[in-house]
Amino acid sequence: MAMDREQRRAQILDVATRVFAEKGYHAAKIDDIVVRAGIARGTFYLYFEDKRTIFEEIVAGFMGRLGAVIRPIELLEGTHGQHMVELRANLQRVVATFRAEPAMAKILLSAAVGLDDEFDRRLLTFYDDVTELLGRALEQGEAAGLVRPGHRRIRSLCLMGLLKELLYQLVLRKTEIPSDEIVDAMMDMVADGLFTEVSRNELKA
Amino acid sequence: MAMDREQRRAQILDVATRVFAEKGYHAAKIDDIVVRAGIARGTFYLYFEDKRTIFEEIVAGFMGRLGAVIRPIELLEGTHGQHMVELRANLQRVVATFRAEPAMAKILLSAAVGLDDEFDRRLLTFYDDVTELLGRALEQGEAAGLVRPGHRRIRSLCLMGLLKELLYQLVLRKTEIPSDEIVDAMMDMVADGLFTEVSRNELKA
Amino acid sequence: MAMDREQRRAQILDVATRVFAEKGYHAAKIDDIVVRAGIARGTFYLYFEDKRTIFEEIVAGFMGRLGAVIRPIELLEGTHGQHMVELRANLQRVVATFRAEPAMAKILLSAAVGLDDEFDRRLLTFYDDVTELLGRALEQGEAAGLVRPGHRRIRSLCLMGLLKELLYQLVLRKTEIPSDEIVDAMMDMVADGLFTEVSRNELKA
Amino acid sequence: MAMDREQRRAQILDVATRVFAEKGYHAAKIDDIVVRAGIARGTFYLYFEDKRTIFEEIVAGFMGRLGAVIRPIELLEGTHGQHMVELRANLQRVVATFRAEPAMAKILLSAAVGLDDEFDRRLLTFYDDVTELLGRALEQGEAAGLVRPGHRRIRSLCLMGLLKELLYQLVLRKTEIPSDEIVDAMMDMVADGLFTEVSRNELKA
DNA sequence: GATGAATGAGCGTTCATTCAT
DNA sequence: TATGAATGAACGCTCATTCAT
Repeated sequence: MAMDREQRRAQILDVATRVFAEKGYHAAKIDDIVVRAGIARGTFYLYFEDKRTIFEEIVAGFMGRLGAVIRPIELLEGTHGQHMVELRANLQRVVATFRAEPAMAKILLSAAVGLDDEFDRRLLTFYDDVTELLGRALEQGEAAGLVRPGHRRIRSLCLMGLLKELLYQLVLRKTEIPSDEIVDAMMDMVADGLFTEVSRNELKA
Repeated sequence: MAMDREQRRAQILDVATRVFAEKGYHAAKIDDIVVRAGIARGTFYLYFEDKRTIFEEIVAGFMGRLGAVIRPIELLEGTHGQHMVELRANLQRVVATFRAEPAMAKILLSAAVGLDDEFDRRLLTFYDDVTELLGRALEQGEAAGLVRPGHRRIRSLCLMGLLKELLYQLVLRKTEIPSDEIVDAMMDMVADGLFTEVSRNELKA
Repeated sequence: MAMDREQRRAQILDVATRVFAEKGYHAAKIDDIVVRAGIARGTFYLYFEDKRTIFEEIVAGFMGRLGAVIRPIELLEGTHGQHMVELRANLQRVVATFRAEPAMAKILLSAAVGLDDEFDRRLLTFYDDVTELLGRALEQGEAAGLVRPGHRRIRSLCLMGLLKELLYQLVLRKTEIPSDEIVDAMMDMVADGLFTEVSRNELKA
Repeated sequence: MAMDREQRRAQILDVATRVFAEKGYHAAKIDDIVVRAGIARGTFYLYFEDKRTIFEEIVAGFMGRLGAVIRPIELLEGTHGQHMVELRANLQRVVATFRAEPAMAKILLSAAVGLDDEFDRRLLTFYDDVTELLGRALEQGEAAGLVRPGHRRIRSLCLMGLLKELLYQLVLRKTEIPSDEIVDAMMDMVADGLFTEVSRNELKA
C-alpha cells in the first residue's frame, strides 16, 4: 500500500465522510472508519487528532468548496442582462456541488445539526455568511431597481431555507428531477410569486 | 413536594424538554434531567420507560400541538375573500406555537435531526405530511384560479423550507421581529415574488 | 379484605413461594410477589424483613415439613419384619411431600442452589442431616445383619443423590409415573443392585 | 505482560471460572474477574461478548471435556470380561475430570442451576444426554444378561443422581477419599445392592 | 396497619483514545 | 510509520428498600 502521507489522509477523510453520512456523527464509530479504510486503530490518530476534529475538517472542507462555487454577482453598469444568467449559474453550481457529494449533503444538512452548541454556532455562522451574501444581493438588486423593495433579512432567510430544503430533499431522497427543472421552478416562484391577479386583489382587500 | 402523578410527569417532561433543547439528544444525560427536576434517578424511570421514549413523547406532543393549530383552508364557493385571511391566520398560529415553546423549536428543528434512522424517518414523515398539505393547498389554489400554475412538489418543498428556516432563526436567535411583520414579509414574497418588471423582462430575455 | 396478620403473612408466603419457584431467586422481583398478592410494596416489608429473609423462611418451612415426615426406623427387638415397611413408608411420604408442593421442589432443588455461600452452607447442612440419618440407618442395618457391610458415608451420599435426582425429575418434569412404581423400582435397585450372577462373576474376575 | 491473544483469553477464562465458582453467576461481578485478572474493564470485552457468554463458554467447555472422557462400552462378542473394567475406567475418568477442575464442579452442579429458563434447559439437556447414555448401557446390559431387568428410566436417573451427588460432595467438600475407593464403593453398591439375604427375604414377605 | 412514590447504590457495557512494540 | 491490545471514564437502567401520608 504505497501511499504518501497526503494520500492516506485523503483516503481516511473520504471513508470517514461516507461513514458519517451513513450513520450520523454519534452512531459513527472510529472503528467503522478504520475498518473500512483498512488501517489500524492507532493509525487513524496519526492523521487526525480525534473524532471531532476529523468531522470538523470534513464539514469545513465542504463549506469551502461550496463557498468557492458561489460567485458574487457584480451589478456594475453595462453588465445589465447578465444578472439573471449569473444568478441561475450560481444556483446551478450549488445544486451541482451537493449532487456531486451527496454524503456531504447528508452531513451538512442533517448529521452536523444539533451536534453541540459549539458546532451549531459554526453551522449558523456559515449559513449567516450565505444569508448575508443573499442580503447584499437583494440590496444591490433593490438599488438597481431589479428587486421589489421589502424586508431584506426575512427575505434572505426565506431564500436560505428554501434552498436548504430543496437540496436536502433532492439529494437525500434522490429525487430524480433534473437540476434545470428545479432551478427553473425555484426561480419562477421566487421571481414572480405564487399568486394570480385574482388572489392579489383578494389580498389587498 | 405535594405532587400528583400527572403534575410530576409534566414537570419531568418540561425539564427534559429544556435539557434536550440545550444539549441535544446525545449530550443530554438522564442525570441532567434528574438533577434539574430535583428528583432521584430512579424516579425518572417511574414515569418514563427510557431516555428514548421520553424524547419521542416530547417530539410527538409538540407535533400534535402543531398539527392542531393548522386548519385546512376550505375553498368552497362563497368563501371567497376569506382565503388569505385564513392562510395568514394559520401562519400566525404556527409562528405563535413555536414562539410559545422555543425549546421545542430547537428540538424539532435541530436536536432531533440525525438522531438515528428510525427517528429521521419519523421526522421526515411529519414534514412530508405538512408538505403534502401545502401541495394540496396549491392544487386547490390553482383550480380556483388563485395560484399561478407551476411545479407543485418543488413549490411545496420551498414553502416548507422557508417556513422552517424562518422559525428556526426567529425562535433560536430570539430575533425581536414581531410575528405580524414576519408573516407579512413572508406572504408578500411568496405572493408576488421578488422581481420588478425590469428583472422579469430581463429573465425572459 | 378482612385478614388478620397471620392470614396475610401466610398468603404472601404462599404467593412468594410460587414466584420464587417460577422465576428463581434472582429473577423474582418483590414487585412480582406484591402484585400477585394484591398488596402494596410497603406492605410486604411490614411482614418480612427483606427478600432474602422471606426466601429463607420458605425454604426452612419446607425443610421442617420434610423432616417431620421422615420417621427414624427403630431397630428394636421384635420389630423385625417391619423395617422394610417403614422404610418404604418413609420414602413414600417424602415423595408425597414433594409432589404436594411442586413449587418447593423447584426451589429446594434448583432455585436455592448456588445462591450464595451462606445459603449453600445452609442447604448443605440440611442435606448433611438427612445423609447422616441415612448413615445411621445403614449402621443399624449392618448391626442387625440386614445391610451388607460397606462404605457408609459413600453409600449415604449415593442414596441422597439418587433421591434428589428422582424427586427433581419426577416433580419438575411432571413425569407421570405413579409414586408406588417409583418407590418400588428405587428400592429394588438399592436392595439388590443391578447385576446378575454373570456380571458379578465377571466383576470378581 | 507479553501475552498473545490465546493466552490472554485462557487467563481470563480461568479467572472467571474461579470467580463464578466462588460467588455464583449473579454475585460474580465483571469487576471481580477483571481485578483478579489484572486487566482493565474494557479488556474483558475485547475477549468475551458479555458476562453471559463467557459463562456459557465455561460450562460448554467443561461439558465437552466431560463428554470426551466418557467412552461408550462396546458389548461386542468376545469382549466379555472387559465390560466391568471399562465401566470402572469411565467412572474413574469422570471423577478425575471433576477433581482436576473443582471450580467446574461447583459451577456445573450448583452455580449454573436456576440461572434462567434457557440455561436450565441447556443443563437439563446435558444431563438428559448422559442419562440416556446410561439408559442405553442398561439396555445392552440386560440384553447381554449382565443386568437384571428393571425400570430403565428410573434406574438411569438414580445412577445420574448418585453420580452428581458424589461428585458434588467429594469435590466441594474436598473429601480426601481416594478416587479408587469411591469408585469401588459406588460400584459395589450399584452392582450388588445394599441388602443381605435376611433383608431380601423380609422385603419379599 | 396500609400505601406507593421516592430513593440511590450498583452493575454491565461502550468506545474514544493511548502507547508499547 | 504502523499496529492493535489495553485502557477507563462514563452512562443508562434496575430494583430492593424506605418513609411521609
